[in-house]
Amino acid sequence: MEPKYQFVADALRRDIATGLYNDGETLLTELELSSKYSVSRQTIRQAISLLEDDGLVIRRRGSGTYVTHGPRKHGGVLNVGVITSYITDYIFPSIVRGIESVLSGENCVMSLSATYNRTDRERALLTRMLETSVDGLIIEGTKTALPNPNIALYERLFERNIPVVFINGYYPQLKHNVHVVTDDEGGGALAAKVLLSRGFKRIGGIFKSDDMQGHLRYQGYAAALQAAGLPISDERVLWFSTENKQRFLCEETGSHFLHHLKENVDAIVCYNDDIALMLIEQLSQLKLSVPSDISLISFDNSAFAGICHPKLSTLAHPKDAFGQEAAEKLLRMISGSAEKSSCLPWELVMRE
Amino acid sequence: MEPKYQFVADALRRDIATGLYNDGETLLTELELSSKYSVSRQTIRQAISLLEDDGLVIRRRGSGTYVTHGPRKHGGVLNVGVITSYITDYIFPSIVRGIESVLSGENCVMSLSATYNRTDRERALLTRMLETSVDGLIIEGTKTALPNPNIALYERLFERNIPVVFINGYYPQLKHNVHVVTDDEGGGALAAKVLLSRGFKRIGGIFKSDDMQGHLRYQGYAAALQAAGLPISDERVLWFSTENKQRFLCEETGSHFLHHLKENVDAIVCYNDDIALMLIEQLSQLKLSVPSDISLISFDNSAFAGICHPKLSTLAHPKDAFGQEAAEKLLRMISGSAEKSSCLPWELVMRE
DNA sequence: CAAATCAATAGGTCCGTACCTATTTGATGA
DNA sequence: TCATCAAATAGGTACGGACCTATTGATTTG
Repeated sequence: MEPKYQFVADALRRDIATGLYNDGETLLTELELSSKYSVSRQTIRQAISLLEDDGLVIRRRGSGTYVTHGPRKHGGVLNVGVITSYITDYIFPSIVRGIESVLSGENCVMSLSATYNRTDRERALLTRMLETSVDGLIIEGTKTALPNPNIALYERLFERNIPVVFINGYYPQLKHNVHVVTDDEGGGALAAKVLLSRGFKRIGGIFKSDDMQGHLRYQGYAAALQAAGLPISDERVLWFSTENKQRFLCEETGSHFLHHLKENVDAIVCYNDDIALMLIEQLSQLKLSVPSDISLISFDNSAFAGICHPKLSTLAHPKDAFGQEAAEKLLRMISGSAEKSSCLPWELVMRE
Repeated sequence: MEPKYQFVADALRRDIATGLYNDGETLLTELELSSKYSVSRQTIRQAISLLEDDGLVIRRRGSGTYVTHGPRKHGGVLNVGVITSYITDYIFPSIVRGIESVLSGENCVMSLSATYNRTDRERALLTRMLETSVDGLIIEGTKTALPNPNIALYERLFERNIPVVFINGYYPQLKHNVHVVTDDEGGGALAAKVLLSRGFKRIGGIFKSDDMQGHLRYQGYAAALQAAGLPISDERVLWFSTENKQRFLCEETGSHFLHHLKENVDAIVCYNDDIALMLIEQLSQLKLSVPSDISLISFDNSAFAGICHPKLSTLAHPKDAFGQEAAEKLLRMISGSAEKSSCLPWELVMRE
């Protein structure tokens, strides 16, 4: 059975969340609450302590207990957390730079962390964020295409009215999921159409199975093929995940895919530049060359895409602008604005 | 007057810090403490609650209250905070990559933040770290050559036995200041000696006034000149700070320095590559060219040093290795090892 | 009208008691 | 020897009372 102080705390929490107390209004006094809930004043104090720990209220002796749902709790400095899958790799430095360029101008401190796309690290980081009085979060969802064990932690964030902006991937099952994403479905379709317009008919794809970007890009790819009246063959599609990314091309399924590539496929939509590079590497071992034997198109336009050999044709991720958009949206949400999600378009960069 | 529960909490905190309770030993029971300090059990409980909030102890019903001073509080994941002056600029991405390469292998989550070399942000970040149960910190000191208003916060970290590794700059007034730094004094001397060996006699310098690196580099520079039997002229030395870095060369003192450069100085030791680049820019406006009119040597070997024009001669900062050293040291400290500070040498990179 | 004063109010500290529940431990018995 | 059970132990919840102190607003006073 739930202890009384828990019950009272939850009731108060609910009242605060439903906006019963506007602005910096004061709570009922301890004595009033004591009689309202028919418990002793000590029990009420214990309940309010919980809210205080969560940063929901502050108590002022002689004055009252005030509801705080406003930012800037730490001497006028805003606390913002940023959680992405990686920090120093791939396109993430650019995204972070975009976020930082916005936040550093405001009176903000930013805390940056990486999940490495692991839910256990996501859990540790969310727990840590819940311990602190953070004013807002920018989060890249972890394995958004799989059931997520940390949904309850996200809900606790929302209970505390902490604004969260998701980037790249989000959790559709959440009530609040303001996000800034790229148009992955449209991008998948665009990539396929580019290859179709070059006259290719047998178009394969490599997609990521554990995040929503992979699913959506596949969806767009499949829709574009269907729209062109072409069949979708499972043999032309290869799926990989975070865990087997480094070696899926060498495992049996991947190896089979590679060895029958020439018979099945003329062109491939690659999940991202990283995968495209790995694929080129493997193809060269099979004496297949890009683009003469197989054509590729990929996503992200990472730093390597323009300097590797051959240079990759790729859909360019907005990167800096993407981070800025997310940061600006978060700042507006912290200021109380109700924000809609953004979906940024890809830009086609044709190379070899 | 201090409330009793505060007094008791402080006493217990002291006992824990002095190692009275080894390992995961249990505290005296609440009733025993109650009689020991002659206060009621409720007051003892209030005191222990404070320790619990600080993560110093955990209570287990039916068993006892255990002293926890051990890491891995969050489901086996280590929490490490990294606080540097900048993240995405200059040599910091390299340092961060070095740190990350070590920590990501361990079962760690890392939280990365920037102070922009401002003590108010340092304060906000330290406060936030104190709120969380962080297992260790890597911190670049903020304005280490000036009195620091956040010393008390550092002492609170040490009271909780949270290991801290300082990088680049530290606070000498602190009891604990394990640090990983470059040999700034030796570097200053080396830079001056390189110029001396080229036959220059009138060697100037530009140094940072608000961090210890600037003071030490100046000290080495001055010592090298004295050792060579040369006078140290204040007119050949220019100081700048975080705040006026962007414009100190344009302000009156800097402008005066520049306009009388040719009469006073043959060569200059620059605080870092950034400053060297700014200086070259200003010199070119005065129709002075590097290295034909003035020779420069600087510090850090940042990414720009090798690709700007003219390419800079510079003392190379160990960067990646530096970050790795700091991270490895921190991990050892978290495991209970008593670590000494490290002072890494500079490597001379002669260019134009 | 402004300053000083006072009383009511609200939270903060402290105590003692009572009873609940998880853990530990040692005695008991199969 | 091992499983079981019960008592002792330690923290958890809850109450009521007493008094302290900062805040606030109304009242009095100059």
